[in-house]
Amino acid sequence: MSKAPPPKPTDSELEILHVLWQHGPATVRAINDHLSQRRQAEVGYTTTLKILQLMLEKALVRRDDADRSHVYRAAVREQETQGLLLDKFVDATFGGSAMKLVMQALGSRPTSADELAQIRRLLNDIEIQNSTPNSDDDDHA
Amino acid sequence: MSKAPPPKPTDSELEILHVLWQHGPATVRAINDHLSQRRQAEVGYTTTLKILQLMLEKALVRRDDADRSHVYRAAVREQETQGLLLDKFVDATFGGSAMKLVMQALGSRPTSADELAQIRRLLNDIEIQNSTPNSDDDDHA
DNA sequence: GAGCTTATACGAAATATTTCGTAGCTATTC
DNA sequence: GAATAGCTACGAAATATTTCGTATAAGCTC
Repeated sequence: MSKAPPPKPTDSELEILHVLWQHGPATVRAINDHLSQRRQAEVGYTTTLKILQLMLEKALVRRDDADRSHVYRAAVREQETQGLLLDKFVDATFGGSAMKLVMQALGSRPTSADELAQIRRLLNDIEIQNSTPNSDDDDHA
Repeated sequence: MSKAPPPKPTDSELEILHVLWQHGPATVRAINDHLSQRRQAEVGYTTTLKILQLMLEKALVRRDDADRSHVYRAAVREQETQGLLLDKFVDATFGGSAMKLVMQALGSRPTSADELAQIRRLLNDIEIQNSTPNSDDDDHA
């Protein structure tokens, strides 16, 4: 066990991660431009820089400082991070019941037939996996 | 048009709301006891009191101060509050896609056959509602 | 009614997060 | 090589949240 899991990103950090996940490695300048677009207002350049520096300490990003303009890239995977945040959120908001959350998410918002079908497929997959005793499956979570 | 929606509760506030939703109206003392149990550590009495006072200002709770020990009760509904928080969370974490969230919630955690069945029932209900033009439905949110 | 217990109110310290100003370095341009 | 433009580092103000200490009042017991 050599890896300490990176901590839960804050809201701002998450926003930056979204940019990195979506567009790949980028300079502070580029990231800052994206952020300024996402929000309606201009974001201070040094603000973005500072957050990236903090994220570097937390090991949420890595950077290549070979060139004068450092290039940052996400050091955590999108799915894993979302899963981590989801866990916390389910605990805090739905008392740990992921079911409740799913019901709420599906029940209280419009969901297209297409999306419903997609979920059905997922349910089928899960049930198949559940019923299969477990062959030597190579694709661990 | 007369009601300004109560603001998003903070984590601590949400924890208190859970207690109130679960146990109904209660005194500060009782709420504090529940909180101390939920967490592993003792929570300062005045800490709980203070948060409740702030929640009162935000209209997240109401209180009956007829007796010396004031009795607090939730002023926001569990489902509505969870829905509100869910919206914010979906935006921040899944870029607004509730589908992604559901897939993640179902895909990356063990889900029992029973729960899966429950979701299927929900899907059926939703599809029926989608196809039904819309009768006079009496159960408004 | 003095003393103890239990309340509430309130200010403010402690902590976490976000934001930005300023200093200083490096490359480029003339 | 001086001026300029763009970059990083860093301290610290601004904001939000959590926590608690202290003052003070109300009720209870003897």
